[in-house]
Amino acid sequence: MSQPKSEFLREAQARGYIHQATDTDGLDTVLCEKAPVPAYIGFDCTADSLHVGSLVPIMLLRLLQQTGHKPVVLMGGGTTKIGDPSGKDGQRQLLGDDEIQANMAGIKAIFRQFLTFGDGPTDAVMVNNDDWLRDLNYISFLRDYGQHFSVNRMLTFDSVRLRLDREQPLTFLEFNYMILQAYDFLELSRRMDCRLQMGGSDQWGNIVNGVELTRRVDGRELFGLTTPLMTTASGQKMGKTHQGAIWLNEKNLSSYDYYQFWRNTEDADVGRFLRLFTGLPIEEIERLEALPGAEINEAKKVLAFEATKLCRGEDAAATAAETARRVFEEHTLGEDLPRIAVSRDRLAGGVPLYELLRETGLANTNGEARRLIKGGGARVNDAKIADESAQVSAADIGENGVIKLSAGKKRHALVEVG
RNA sequence: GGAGGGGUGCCCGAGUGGUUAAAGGGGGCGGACUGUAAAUCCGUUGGCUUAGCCUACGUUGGUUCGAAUCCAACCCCCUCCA
Repeated sequence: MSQPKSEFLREAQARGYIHQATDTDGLDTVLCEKAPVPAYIGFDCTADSLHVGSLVPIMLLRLLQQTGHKPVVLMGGGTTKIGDPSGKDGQRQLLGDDEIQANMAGIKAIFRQFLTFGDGPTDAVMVNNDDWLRDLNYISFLRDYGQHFSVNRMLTFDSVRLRLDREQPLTFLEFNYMILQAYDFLELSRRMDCRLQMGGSDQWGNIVNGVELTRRVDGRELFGLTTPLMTTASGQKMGKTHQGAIWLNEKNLSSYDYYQFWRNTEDADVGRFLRLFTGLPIEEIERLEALPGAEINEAKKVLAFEATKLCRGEDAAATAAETARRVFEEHTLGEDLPRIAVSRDRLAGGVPLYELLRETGLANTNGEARRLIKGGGARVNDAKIADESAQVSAADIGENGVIKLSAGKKRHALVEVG
């Protein structure tokens, strides 16, 4: 692709957001000619939050808005009732309306951090495909659109082919998913002149279907663009860690943990992540990623701060950064550490360490806590405890009024009397 | 409807009457080494009131001193035939 003229494509390309696109030159022309071009990305409502796996598309919508276009967030309220077969071996559990509704509310809160919503020309809007899918009439839908889908062709798409190749079941219900997603694109093109659909690389087939359907039905040229699959430099899928997924919302993952996730980025990923997950200028990123040896840690701090700022706000990012600094550089306490309260009475009688480890979330079960102690990873006020049945009592309260518990070198929690 | 194959711990996958809470790998957690990195090495990885007890190999019953392993019925999945 030659150097794009539109700011959006130029930045997206420079920052590594683009994996594939249908007609880059055509899209470039459209983006230059018409001021705000509406573009959308669809999101499932299968959980009440999104995790970092969805962050690349979200950042792409953000970039779209910053370069003068209009982001459309499509909530898959309707398609979630069916389940996208892409990248899955088995049929998904189907969700009910109430659950989908609740999940949608949680996801909306996340988008408000990254995008500016409103009624202005470049303000983001959120739509729900249940609004137009719910009342579709089966016969008329088949007659109007079914003729444009070739089953022969559908069978060649990865989402379907992989299932069939692996001899995994694929129901007719799921097989219809791509038709409905294609129809979404047509619908958004008609409703709000949406010209571009973006998504993860696994959405390529679904996106292309929408482009083709609209060309056949309305004779209108639409565009598709996918983002690369995110893995770490060492080949791991991004976003999984000890406590599970890296959630974007505060309720599922504290800002401190979110900050730490980015702080612990592999060396080889720092530059790539700075481009994708922060809004810093490219020149600044080039300087940071070139830092030699251990100095790369400075770049990781910038990455962690900026990424946390975008997702959780500047205050949360500053607090998380300060907590991390105190914990790791001064070996003291930070206010962002998870904490629990234990009554003075209970503490007076002595409480088994393993119970406290579990209650603070440093271990999931008492057994796991015991193993942690046995394995030499548990500490009370920075002193290693090797006795599995050790008790913690009021005598362990430090001068700052709390007891510091640690699981390994990186995970800490505070117990306070209350 | 008929014939065959299969359902094992977070995932993959061994195991076909006893020392099997179940090989091996992945993933997770902890330790060593480091730079809060990667790679590597070591340990650990069902639960609990942890020298003991409880729950577990699709479900329910049965045989047996003893079953993930044998039998029966049922549920679900895959392949081929109709």
